[in-house]
Amino acid sequence: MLVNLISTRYILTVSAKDIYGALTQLGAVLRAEARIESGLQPVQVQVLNYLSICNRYSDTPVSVADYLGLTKGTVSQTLRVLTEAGFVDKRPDPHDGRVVHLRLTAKGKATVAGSVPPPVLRQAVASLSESDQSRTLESFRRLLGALQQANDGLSFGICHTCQHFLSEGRGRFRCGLTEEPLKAAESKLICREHLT
Amino acid sequence: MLVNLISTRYILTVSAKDIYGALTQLGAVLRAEARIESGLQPVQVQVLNYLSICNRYSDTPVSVADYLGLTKGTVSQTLRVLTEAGFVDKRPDPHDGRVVHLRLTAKGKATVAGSVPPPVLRQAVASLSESDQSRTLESFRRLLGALQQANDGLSFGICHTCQHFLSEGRGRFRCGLTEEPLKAAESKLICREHLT
DNA sequence: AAAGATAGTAGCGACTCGATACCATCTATG
DNA sequence: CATAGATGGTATCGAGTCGCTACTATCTTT
Repeated sequence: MLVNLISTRYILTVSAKDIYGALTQLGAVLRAEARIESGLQPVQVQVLNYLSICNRYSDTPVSVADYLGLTKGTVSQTLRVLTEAGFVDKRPDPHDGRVVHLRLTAKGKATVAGSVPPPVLRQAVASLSESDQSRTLESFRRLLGALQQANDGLSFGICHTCQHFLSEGRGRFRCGLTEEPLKAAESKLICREHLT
Repeated sequence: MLVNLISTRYILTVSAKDIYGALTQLGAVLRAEARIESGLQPVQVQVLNYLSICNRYSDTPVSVADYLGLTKGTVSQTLRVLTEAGFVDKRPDPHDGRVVHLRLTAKGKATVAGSVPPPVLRQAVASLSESDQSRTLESFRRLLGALQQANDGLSFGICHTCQHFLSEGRGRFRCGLTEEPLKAAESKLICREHLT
């Protein structure tokens, strides 16, 4: 492949720039695609996607802001638009008066199912070999992990890979942080409190 | 790692969505970082970065638009802002009256050198092992290639990996498409006419 | 009970972005 | 060699993003 044509020394010198370039292009294509596919703004699509993969501790405006690297003010506006357009609804937290929980409406769920990730990405991923697929995902996760560590951000990992995750046998799970029991389906979602 | 904890079947089912999520987060972190680092808009940084890695056949507004997946109208505005702020200047093409060539000013070059790719990415990349670095880059390129093919976009590959690239010995190179001679330094830049 | 942290919103200004419309120049086709 | 179409670029408009500052409400700590 391309990389083999260039000397190892050259690779080392430019790889951060190369990776940045590749990411820029990847992001650009996906952003444009998401917009066309759904008729929504890229950020709006990302918010809907996040709400489809986060657990009940992470379905709040601040979590969205942390996940997407935006300020809560910005996210608040985007959520207003999405709420008014009927993709999302809000309900107050019963235990904490400051907190609002976000939920996808039927319309929101349908949009996520139909256009996120953009079909062109599904197609591109499908065209890779099985081993390339998992290698790619692993590369992405590893880079993301390094980036989050350097940036001391939250990891938003999958619940059942968390330090707080407790398996109590017979298909019963519990979160050691909140002490609450967890359903099996919940344990596959991402959590803002995730501890690696 | 994470992927090994999950059954192969599960991976196959969700990988496109997982990859989309990872890309979303990666993009978000880098966008935010680029903004902070340079004081510019993320897109503006991407434009400056592109102009620092493209060859003389690709330093035009349409090329920028194609690379970033934006319309030429949008790019035209962004370029106006960057030009007024002194990061870029424009000069007409001597052979084609429609075409404008873009160049980074000294100020533009300094900005690119100082903040792109964002230091946090350089750091993250550096924290990976050598083999992880090239594996990551290869994964990105492969996915990008699949994406571009599915989207029939331009590849923007590196000049000396192009079908049109001709080596005439004694360090002399030529582009078979334009018939023009190429300097060694030029052959390391990306080109909008790149043919894989 | 007071001070501070946290969750969320409101308004402002700069900028992005696609869409449409438009002009200038180059290139094919007859 | 004229003219139709393709291509490169700009201008204008409206919806939306986005950080910023300022603000309220609620929870937590001390």
